Amino acid sequence: MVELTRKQREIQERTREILRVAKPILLAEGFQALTMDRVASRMEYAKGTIYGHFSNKEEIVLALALEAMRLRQKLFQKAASGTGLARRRIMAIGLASEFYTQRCTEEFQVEQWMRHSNIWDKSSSDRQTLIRNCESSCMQIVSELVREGQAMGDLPTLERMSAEEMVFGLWAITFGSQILTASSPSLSALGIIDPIRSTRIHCCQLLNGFGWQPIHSVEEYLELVDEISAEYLPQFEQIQREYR
Amino acid sequence: MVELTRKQREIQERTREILRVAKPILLAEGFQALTMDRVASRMEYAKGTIYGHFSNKEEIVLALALEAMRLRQKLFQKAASGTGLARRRIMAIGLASEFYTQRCTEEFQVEQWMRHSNIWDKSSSDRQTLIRNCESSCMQIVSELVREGQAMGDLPTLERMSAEEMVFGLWAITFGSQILTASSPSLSALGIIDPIRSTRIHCCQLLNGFGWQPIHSVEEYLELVDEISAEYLPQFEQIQREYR
DNA sequence: GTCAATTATTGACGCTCCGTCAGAATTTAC
DNA sequence: GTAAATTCTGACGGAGCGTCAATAATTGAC
Repeated sequence: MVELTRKQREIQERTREILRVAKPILLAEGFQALTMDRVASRMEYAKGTIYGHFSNKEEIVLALALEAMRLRQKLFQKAASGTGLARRRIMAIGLASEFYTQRCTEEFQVEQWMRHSNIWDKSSSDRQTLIRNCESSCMQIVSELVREGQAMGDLPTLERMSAEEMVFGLWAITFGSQILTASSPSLSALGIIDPIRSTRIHCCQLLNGFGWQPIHSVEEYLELVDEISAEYLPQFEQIQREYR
Repeated sequence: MVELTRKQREIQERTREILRVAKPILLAEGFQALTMDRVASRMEYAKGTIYGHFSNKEEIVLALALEAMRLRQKLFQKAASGTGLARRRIMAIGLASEFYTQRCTEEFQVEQWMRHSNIWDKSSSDRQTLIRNCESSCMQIVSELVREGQAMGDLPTLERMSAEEMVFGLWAITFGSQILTASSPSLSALGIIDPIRSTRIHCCQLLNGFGWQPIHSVEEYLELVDEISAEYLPQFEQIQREYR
């Protein structure tokens, strides 16, 4: 387990190399342009060799997606481990998510490919499980903060409303906004000039709605977000650099 | 334009027939199972004939999606044209959206396929435009209600927050929840027992957050939603029947 | 009713990509 | 040095796409 022969290390390195080659093809030309023949010829290996690493091209996408989600997870962890009350840190997670979508565009895009049922369904369940675990781990980071808020008495425990259900709301609104922003090119033509600002406001209203103290007016909230953003941005950028 | 020869009518009818044949394949076995050869042989026509109607299989999916979205649009229109204040009717639209996802499962699923960039990008821009128009028309229905609420004085006009941006929030949360519900099979394992109820609550909190009078407590809101649901359900079902 | 022009239909064909596997090449173990 | 084990190769069969020359059906003028 610990010790690997030179050959084994070479093979492991090649797995990474395949991903390095595949990623730009996927991002620049889409999934259908990502062919095994093409990857093989770019790597100067035969197709069969590539199949030794990934049993189909969908697996490559999921492998890329897992890498991407690990980055997301790290950003979330950093945000959750910051200073201040739980509500402040949950706002930081919102910013982490924003950062991921805005500044880790490629990783965000890879995640989108992963969600395509075509691709998802053709992958091995092992890889699917890895991704699910990573996703639920991201969610748990947020749920923990919600529970912390409840424990501290800042957030009233609503009856018939679990921590997870609150997270679901935040998750849905962030996720929904991001997908809509990414997939509707003419959002500004529809009257939505600054979707990021809108999303921030909507999250604020959700948190206020839960009764999470201290309640902020939208204006206060937006200012506070900017402040928190200034605090975390360098850290997020650091994580992004380490990842590359 | 108005008068069609018998032949032209036959051809038009065949277009519909192709969609009738393609739909169950797409829904039951996915996009990759939807092959032109298969459609052709099921219809007992040659492949070339099918290509006379749709220049690739992606176009078939978009045609199906347009039909689906027209149904959604009708549901929205029905909800918007109901009785009561704008806020009540906007809640009805939420229910229309819920109905669409829950009870028009097939149409909802077709819409999901349409969003796959693989499929979207290979379709003609004409068809893309038709769909975009339908989508923005759905959105405008909601924006109108928001503006009505503002005009009536029930909904304060927040500065730097347009009607469309509010709609964006509602849209994002509904859309996000629905996608998450549809794509995360183990939502209940994550602690989200009743995503529909959660989504309703989140919408309530968003509306309250905007300051839309009358403000409802979550409990009141949920009761009211049930009441509105009872009123609209038969009408929605009627529309669904007419569509089939 | 005939026949030429027009329009519609056909399915074989060329192409691309997938995933496999028998055999060649290389590495390892002794 | 060599035999066994491992790794690598690329030709191959199969599936599906989209085309287009050939064939069939329809139309309408006489």
